[in-house]
Amino acid sequence: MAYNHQEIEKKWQQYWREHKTFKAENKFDLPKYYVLDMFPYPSGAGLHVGHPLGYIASDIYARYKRHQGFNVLHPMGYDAYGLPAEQYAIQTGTHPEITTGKNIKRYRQQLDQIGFSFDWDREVRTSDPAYYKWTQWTFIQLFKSWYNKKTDKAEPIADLIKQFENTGNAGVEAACDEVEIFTADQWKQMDEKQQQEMLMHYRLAYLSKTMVNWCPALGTVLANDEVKEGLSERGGHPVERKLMKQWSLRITAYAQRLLDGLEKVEWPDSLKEMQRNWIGRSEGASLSFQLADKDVAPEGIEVFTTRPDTLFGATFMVLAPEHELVEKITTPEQKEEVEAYTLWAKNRSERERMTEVKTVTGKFTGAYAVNPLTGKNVPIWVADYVLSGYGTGAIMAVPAHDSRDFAFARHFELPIIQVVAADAEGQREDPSQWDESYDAKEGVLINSGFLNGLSVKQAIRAAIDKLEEMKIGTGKINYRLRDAIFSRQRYWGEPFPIFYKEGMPYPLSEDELPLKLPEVDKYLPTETGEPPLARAKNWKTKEGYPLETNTMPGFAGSSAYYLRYMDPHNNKEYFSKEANQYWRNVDLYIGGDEHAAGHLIYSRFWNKFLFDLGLACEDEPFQKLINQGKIQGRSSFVYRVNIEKYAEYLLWEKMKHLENAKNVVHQYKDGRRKFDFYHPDKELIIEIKRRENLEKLKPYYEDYIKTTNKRLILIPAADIIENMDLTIAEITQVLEATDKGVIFNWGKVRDLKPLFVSKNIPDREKFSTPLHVDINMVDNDVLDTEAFKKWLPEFADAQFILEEGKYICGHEVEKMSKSKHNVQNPDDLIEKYGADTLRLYEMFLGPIEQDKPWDTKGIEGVSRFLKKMWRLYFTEDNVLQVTDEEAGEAERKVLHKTIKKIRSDIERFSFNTGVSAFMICVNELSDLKCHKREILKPLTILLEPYAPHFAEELWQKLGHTESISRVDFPEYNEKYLKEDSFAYPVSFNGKMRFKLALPVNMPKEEIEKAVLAAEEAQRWLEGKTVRKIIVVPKRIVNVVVG
RNA sequence: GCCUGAGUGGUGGAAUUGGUAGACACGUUGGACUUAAAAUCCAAUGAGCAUUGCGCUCGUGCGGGUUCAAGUCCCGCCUCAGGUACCA
Repeated sequence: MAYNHQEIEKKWQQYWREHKTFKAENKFDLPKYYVLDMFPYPSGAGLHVGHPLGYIASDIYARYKRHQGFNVLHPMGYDAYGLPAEQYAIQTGTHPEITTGKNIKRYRQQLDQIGFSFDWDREVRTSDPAYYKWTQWTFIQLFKSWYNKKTDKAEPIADLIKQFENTGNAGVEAACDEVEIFTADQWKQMDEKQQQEMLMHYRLAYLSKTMVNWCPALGTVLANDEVKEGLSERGGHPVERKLMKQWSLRITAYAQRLLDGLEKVEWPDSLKEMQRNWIGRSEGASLSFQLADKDVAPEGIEVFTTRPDTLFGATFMVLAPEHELVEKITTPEQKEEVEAYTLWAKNRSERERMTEVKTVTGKFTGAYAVNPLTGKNVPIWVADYVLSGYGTGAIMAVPAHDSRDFAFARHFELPIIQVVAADAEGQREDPSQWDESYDAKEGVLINSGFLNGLSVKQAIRAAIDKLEEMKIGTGKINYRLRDAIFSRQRYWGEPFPIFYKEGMPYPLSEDELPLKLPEVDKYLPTETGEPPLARAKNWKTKEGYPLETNTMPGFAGSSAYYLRYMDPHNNKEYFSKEANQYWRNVDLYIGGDEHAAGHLIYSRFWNKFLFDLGLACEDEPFQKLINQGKIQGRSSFVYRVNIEKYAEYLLWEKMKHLENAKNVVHQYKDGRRKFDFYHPDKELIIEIKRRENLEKLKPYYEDYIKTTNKRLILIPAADIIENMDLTIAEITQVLEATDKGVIFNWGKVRDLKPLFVSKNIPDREKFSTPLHVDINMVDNDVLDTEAFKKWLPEFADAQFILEEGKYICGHEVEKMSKSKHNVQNPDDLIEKYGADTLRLYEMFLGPIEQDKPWDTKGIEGVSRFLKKMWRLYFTEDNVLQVTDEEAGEAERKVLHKTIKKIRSDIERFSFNTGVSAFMICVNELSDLKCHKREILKPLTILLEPYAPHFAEELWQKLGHTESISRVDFPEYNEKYLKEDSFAYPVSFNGKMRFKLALPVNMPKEEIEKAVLAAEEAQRWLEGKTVRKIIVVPKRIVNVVVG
């Protein structure tokens, strides 16, 4: 009995708490380091082993940085608003705050058990009024700001108003909705409401009627990143498009800066790429097509294209079904068809549209536009492959060079003109023979008037120049990114600090914040379909103006929490300037990549806005980011025997064995009827059934037999399984006899207990189905059959077909989930092995950024390692045996090699190899029987980031009275690592044959000689010529012979 | 379809710049200690061949290539995972 983890861990957790060991002071003279985890949503299920993975990694890094003298900010908090608590409230009436509070308590308990070095004094909760006051405050700032493209930043709306008053909006370059030009006088003549409406088109937080993702099941609107494949991310409910008046954030104003910022952060490439795709920048031109009949729509049709070079090949146009011109331009003859089509298209759900990507639909409007370069009339179609939300909702179709346009043209027999050819010869092909479009981004223009002979790149430039000259178009950059829909028709979220006066929204004054979430009688929409907040009594301002009833979405509170941690108790401002100047931004951020298109974009946007306001001093919030991989579950399976199939299988095997099989048809079919066996000579059908089915099916068989001359014997499955020989005898008897009809002996029917077959029993898959079994009853794939019987009442009298006396389970790697019975919660493991072992093991599993399956069986290895390390310090009787004797060369080499390795592994976030290095070190020190302070003291510090309780205890036992947490990290000394000789692997023609120890500083020529002279070399040299010798010092010798 | 990333023993994984493939650990097998079990310790453990010893051959998803030397670099595929999807 040596290392008592339970006692030690409790002791040090208490010490840290009492001494506030990990409190990060705003001590501005020390170098800072900010390590952050993505804060969790506290769900009711608590933590499973996957959650702490990233926290352990960041904790190791944070502790390592403290050892290097950094003032480390390593906070934790809770993303406390969320749908599950609200859904629970709807079902049970329990206030979400109560549920959330309970869950947070459990999370805290679990987190504390693992020994994280969080500064809990800085905890934030997004649902805490003291916190969301600043979420609301930021919203007001967004509301009061507009984006000036000239200065490329957000500016106060008050300044914009001044400009309107002085010069109107003509000179304003803003990221805004489409607005008409007005003069200063016109502005002044507008009434208050008109002015407010105009300003709404400019605000960064604005109210507008837009197409939103409406999820009827959740009763709320969702942002684009909350919708996955047409279903809600939470719950997987269908989502439909709906026009609604909603708050949005003008994140599109920041699209370019969000893209550019990616260049200067150290994030995984895949994540940056995901954000780039999400932002979706494309360069091209916007131009307008005039209608052939100008009177119908004098403004023409504006389109965006990335390929203005192909304009000569634009043979038709397509409008989205929602496009406002559709109704206007459709000719009377086409009206009926087009109306029917647009109605149909608008009512299709997102999901339908997605699953039917390949089907081509559309209608001709009857109208024509004029191709501005060719002057030819091109027909205007309406089709749902053009999206109203992207570009202008209208396109010029170039079927020869765009696959979708091509498919459309083929389907509706529209003309296809090739305008780009592969080579300079301008090779012409006949597009009518093509199977697909030629989507080339390189090539030479043909059939294109003044563009002929130019490369694609040159032609794009030339075409834009021409359009600008003709004043019908201009070069333009378009983004896929949409403004973020910010309203939720939900209770459990931040209330908007907004009230309405004559239908127009106004912000509350800042001294009225926080606007607290009111009590409601039910967490459901009102009878008239208004959000739950409409149920609150007196939900209005002091003056009696009604307050906004929507609440903010989940990402509101998480968008700037990292800033609040810098100064979490400040009730005068978001955070103080000094605190922000000092902590600046997050140096290391660890979390899952599921937030790539959500939180990680929103918070970058939010931060950039605060940067523009002069509040945040860094314009990128997260300097380095690591995505920790997911820990997948390792499910175990038992194989439940299908009694009928099994009996049938046994009987067939027996028949084959008795060589009766050739007389019998297995799985006999007569029309649509199927039978287990048929003996054609004797016209006997053999059917095997379970007890329940015997009764049910007997009349059915009798019916069948009546119409044929066949006989049928019904055999209870249990008979075969329990007494095969008797059954065979019975069948043989019936075969020889001449009984007619259905032969069946009721007297013998018995019940069979549930039966399970071990994994490697031959043909198991033929007669059994896998069933998830709780992984806690399985050890090393062996099922604890007694525990299994107790698991569920229906298995109480289960029986097993074993192999070598054991029941072996199958396994599969899947998502960790309750329903798969493969959830591993950390509490049990901590109880059994301790937090330090759990920490080491989670790191030991594999690279931090990789997904990996959880399997408890390896945990013994790290547990043994800690025990083995303990024995370097203590005797069998737990007496300290550390000596002050001077360490030998070998011991020093082990230590310094380990210091070097551990340092470099932590710095490159390779925590799994770090754990291996500790194991190697302890194995080697054990072999050397090393108990020397000179070695063990630095080793203790080295281990502290990984196994802090263990290290603290050893540190104290070594005679120290202060915590180990801020002791200098050991440095390695090259001089102990120097080797006099190196064992050269000697290869012949690239194959390693033997090793030869040679002095490190031996010159190449001498190494060659020594190798050729070596005894082991002779058999490889025999009868061969040495053609070349490659010597890489301290690496390898390769002899080329031939 | 497009964009990322990954494929190495029975398992998790290591090999950092092209230089001894399989570190470390689990599991398995054998042994020691023990009345017994647990714990601990020792040995073996990629596959195949040969086992009288030396050993030999193959081997990092598949097929080619570059190189004295390829898990690592290049070309072409296959499979899996994640993201995204009429984005003009």
